[in-house]
Amino acid sequence: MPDIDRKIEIAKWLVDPDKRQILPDDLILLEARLSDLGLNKIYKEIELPLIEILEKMHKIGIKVDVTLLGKLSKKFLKETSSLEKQIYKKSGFPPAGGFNLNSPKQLSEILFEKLKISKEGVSKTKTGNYSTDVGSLLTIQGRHPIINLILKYRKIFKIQSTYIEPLRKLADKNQRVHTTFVQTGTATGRLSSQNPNLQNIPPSVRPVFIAEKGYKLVSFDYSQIELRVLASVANDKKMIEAFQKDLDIHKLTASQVFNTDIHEVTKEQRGFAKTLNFGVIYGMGPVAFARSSGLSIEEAKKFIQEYFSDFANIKIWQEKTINQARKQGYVENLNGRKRWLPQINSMNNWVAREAERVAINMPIQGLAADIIKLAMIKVAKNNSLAGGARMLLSIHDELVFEIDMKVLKNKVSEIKKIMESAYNLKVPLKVDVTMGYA
DNA sequence: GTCTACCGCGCG
DNA sequence: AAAGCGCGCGGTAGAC
Repeated sequence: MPDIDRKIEIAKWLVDPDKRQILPDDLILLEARLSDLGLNKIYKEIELPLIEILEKMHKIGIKVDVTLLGKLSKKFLKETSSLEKQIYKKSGFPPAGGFNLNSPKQLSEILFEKLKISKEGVSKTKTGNYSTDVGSLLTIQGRHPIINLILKYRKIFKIQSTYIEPLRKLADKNQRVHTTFVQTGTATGRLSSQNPNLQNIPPSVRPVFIAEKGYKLVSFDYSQIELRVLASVANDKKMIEAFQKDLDIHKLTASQVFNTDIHEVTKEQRGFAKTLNFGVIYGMGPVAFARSSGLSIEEAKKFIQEYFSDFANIKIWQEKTINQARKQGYVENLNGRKRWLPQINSMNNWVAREAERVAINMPIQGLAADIIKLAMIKVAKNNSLAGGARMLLSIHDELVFEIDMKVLKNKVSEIKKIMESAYNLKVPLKVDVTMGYA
């Protein structure tokens, strides 16, 4: 039986996932609120069953190759210290220690005051300093040889300090790390992962995750789950058809907005279309689209317009969703999962626009989250796990299992099938299987 | 010493 | 000023 405090925590979170309201610690009262808000089904059929599943995943953990971690640590340490030396030399501040390379504030001073690199095209931070983020460094890359070294240094230092060292530290005697999946940590219904966060492991670090002897790691990825949800929820004919035919959705989008045959779509066109597709889910405007695609704002505007005239129902759905949010003060996904948006009627235009973007994103992200949670519950229920398969990680659109090689084939097809039938949309759900944690 | 805000960046 | 959603975390800097 789940702990009562955990139930209270979940109930409060379902009532107000942004945790802005002060709610009673009384489960009876909270459960009444859940009923009033139509959240009973999610509470009983998704969140409560998930408690023990997440607990089990935490206990099992995932194995890391500690020897490999040690080797990588040594290698990266060498590389960062070499880069460090070169950077200090070029900065005119040798020896090391002249300034702190990991301080954006100090680095900015060195680059723009001491070395007098032109600030043209460099954005500013919240506190008014010149930014040293990747984007800014890339725009000034050709202006001084030190920039390339800094970019390299940043990359390696990040891997070392955020992934390699913490994984070494957190591995237990069986070389396994035990992340905590936080059930009430997001405003959309997703899970989060902490201590360590195993939902943001970059590809270069993934090889350190391994299976126990006689087992294999297997990843099951939902293909384009958010776009499938969008197509289905917005009831967009063209997009639904594309998924029913299992077309390359970004290519199809490109063929629509560029008015060309789907077979003639160039790589570049597909790239624009991909940005557009994801941008639509996030409520991206012309400015952001221009910035991330390199188009002018005018061109970006035209493409967005073209997109919405090709996929007309998406625009209609977005407007309907925003209007409902204005009237009701909240948005909800198909399962009734809710998010309150008190700011949506703000007199401050920027604040209201921000709430509008949240309004059109939550029903999509939140339904995708429900789908993978339902899949987890069904897999667990089906006793798939009993005979040599363990669910280890849940990474938004992906589940990672550790499976006994003796039963590998059967388990893989079984799990894939369960995931693909976890929820009925107007389009099929598709799962890609990869051996290892790719 | 502990805290918080900020910067920056990894992932879906 | 910002100008695309959702997270967690390591580092610095300043307050206490």
